[in-house]
Amino acid sequence: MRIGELAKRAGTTTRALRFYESQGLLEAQRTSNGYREYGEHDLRLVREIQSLQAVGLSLEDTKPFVACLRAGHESGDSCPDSREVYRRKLAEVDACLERLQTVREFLLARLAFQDPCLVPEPKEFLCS
Amino acid sequence: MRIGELAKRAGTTTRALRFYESQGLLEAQRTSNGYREYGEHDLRLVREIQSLQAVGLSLEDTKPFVACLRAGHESGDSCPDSREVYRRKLAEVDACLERLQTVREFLLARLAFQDPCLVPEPKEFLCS
DNA sequence: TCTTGCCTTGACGTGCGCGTCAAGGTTTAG
DNA sequence: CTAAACCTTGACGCGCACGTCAAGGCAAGA
Repeated sequence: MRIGELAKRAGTTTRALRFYESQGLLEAQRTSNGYREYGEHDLRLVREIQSLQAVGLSLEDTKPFVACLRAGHESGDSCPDSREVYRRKLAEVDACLERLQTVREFLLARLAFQDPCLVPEPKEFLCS
Repeated sequence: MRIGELAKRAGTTTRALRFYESQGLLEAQRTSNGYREYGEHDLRLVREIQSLQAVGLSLEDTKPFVACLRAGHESGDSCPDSREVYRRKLAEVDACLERLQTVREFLLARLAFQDPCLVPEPKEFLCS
């Protein structure tokens, strides 16, 4: 199938697919006129990328999963590199949860009274 | 004091202060040679902005607080507009906490087994 | 006088995941 | 033959809070 159909079936846009290719996540055969040609396997790859993005992983982070699928594994997260990404993301999420709890309590306290004391530390705020 | 000293005392940069001014958060007197001149009150404003940013509020969101301080109130969050910002942010934080909990459980499940079922909904992911 | 260290405005760069033209080539339907 | 609907590459735009030059003015010490 060509890029338009792949985009439609995956519920995304051709622009996104071309961007994935530019990032080394997707490859395509080319027909004689230069059009990209995809198979069912590529649809599977795109779906994997989408579900990982839904969890908050960056495109960079999805690379090990894609490589794992390309290597012939049935699921993209059965390879060590993929699982390492999961672990790193989990740590990130935990840190973010803790941070947001602090912020939440700060906001509640401020809404209750004017208590200008417990300003939370200006740590990092990367909640993807 | 001039912009360099204000930046140093507030633990920020001159670039940030000029940016605040461009966003309408900060005003400055000008000396005869065109230099910005600040007072202690401005240091107070900058500190307010910083602590609000630490909670994850955007510069836009800090405007009501700054206006509140400028209006003569002792604390920036004693005005209705400020408290509304707090409430909105609290709702955001709550949504984000819920979302991150889902993601966390997804990651834990994936790390435990390969359980390709419960992919979390690709809702919004705005965790500031 | 010259250097040093302030200050000024203006404009472009950053990260991320694309959206949105622009300017063209290809294939198919009418 | 022509229009519609695909496809190609390339380049700029976006949001946000500044960082980082660039090119110059101002003030004070050696």
